[in-house]
Amino acid sequence: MAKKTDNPKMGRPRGFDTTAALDAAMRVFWEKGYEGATLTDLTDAMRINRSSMWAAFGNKEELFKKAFERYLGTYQGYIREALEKPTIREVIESSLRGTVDFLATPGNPKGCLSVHGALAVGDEADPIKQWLIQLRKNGLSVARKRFEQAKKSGDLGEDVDPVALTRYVATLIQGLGVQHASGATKAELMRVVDVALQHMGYLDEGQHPNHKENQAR
Amino acid sequence: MAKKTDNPKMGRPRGFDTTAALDAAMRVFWEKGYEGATLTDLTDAMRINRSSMWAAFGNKEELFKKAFERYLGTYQGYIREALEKPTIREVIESSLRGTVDFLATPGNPKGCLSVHGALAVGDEADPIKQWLIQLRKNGLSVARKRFEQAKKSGDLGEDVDPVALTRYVATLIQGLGVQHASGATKAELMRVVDVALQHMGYLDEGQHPNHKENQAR
DNA sequence: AATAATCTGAATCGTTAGGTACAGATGTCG
DNA sequence: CGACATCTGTACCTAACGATTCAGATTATT
Repeated sequence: MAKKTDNPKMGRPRGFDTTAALDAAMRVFWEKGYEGATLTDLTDAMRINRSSMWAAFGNKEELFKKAFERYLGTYQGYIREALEKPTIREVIESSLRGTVDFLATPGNPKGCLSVHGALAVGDEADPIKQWLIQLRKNGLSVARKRFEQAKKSGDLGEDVDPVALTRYVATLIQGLGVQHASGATKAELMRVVDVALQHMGYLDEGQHPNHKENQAR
Repeated sequence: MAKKTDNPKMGRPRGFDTTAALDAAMRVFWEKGYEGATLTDLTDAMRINRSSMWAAFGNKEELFKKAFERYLGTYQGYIREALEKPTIREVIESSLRGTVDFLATPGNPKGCLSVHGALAVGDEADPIKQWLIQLRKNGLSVARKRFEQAKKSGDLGEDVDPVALTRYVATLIQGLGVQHASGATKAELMRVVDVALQHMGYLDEGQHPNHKENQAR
């Protein structure tokens, strides 16, 4: 039976801050991945009892999803901001440099939760892996719209494939996360971004590097 | 006591092919990652008994390391070959296209074992994670030597930073692995490589895109 | 103050993990 | 042939996993 009351104000109120607890869980998942993070790891970090976690968040899977949503809200705002920049050149530069700033923020775990959360996992964690894949696809889709709009508005040259360019930038961003997790410093990551941006100098001119008589700078 | 004999030919010979078993283990680790791969998963795939595995390979950690070495020998030859190409342009094109071919080979698990094996893991698998990080660093170091040599020989322009360029290519390669694991098709991956190579057209000219009067093609 | 609802902490569940022990099977070599 | 080293399969060990129960503490409403 265990029927729920209509009045949620009744009874003993929660003794901990749910968002603070979610933040703590998020960091553990970020460091150890979904299946590497033990319930004990999580509750220790959240400074919460096992059953309190259970009552507040459901189970490990639900906890991860909620922590991930908080991660998106807290840490991935720079991507949304980057996509709103007026020119595609600024969109790319802002998202790449933003990624490096984000990754190298002192105190942040290595890499990004979207990739590190569940890249290759056992059967039990497969639903979470699939869920993350879908979210990454959605993110790519949002970015692609911005690039396609730039193509229509003439911000991107005639011979530029906006879909491929979107995925190229996404590939770089995800690669930066792996590099970071492999021990690259902020300066080294930023040098990678410099190289990528130098290569894309043609965006400033609205011309393609393979065009004849393309003058850069 | 259990002293070992001097003659390894004595006693009952092994009833299975060790390299075939290693191949099977490699694939399981590749699909599920180090901590996602269960001993039962492994021995089932290897068609071997638990104690046979134990006797032949030591423990899970040793099995992974041996499987990974086999992986390097079997699947990462294209990187070595790419680094031997005469020009740096060919080195880059060959390693990027080789990566796509490798990733999209039918029957291969998603991504690459070096990254997918243990990116973010729990405490117990941390030694393997560190081991893989070190191997990735070593690989980067080998590639860097090739790029620095190209700089000295004049194959790379004066204003190109060979160290940064090396890491840029590595970032792309690892990003391609993540993209593949996120569901990108071979064609989509190859389009990303096309974009990257178009950006690097300056390599054919020995000039930098930010140079004045740089004429591409 | 009495009541009802909720939270908290410890104890416990069944399952599975990696790792072993041991008896019997199977082959090699003197 | 016969002794012996090594492999194979079953059964089992301990520890840790995620998940759950339940008595008691705590607090808002009545």
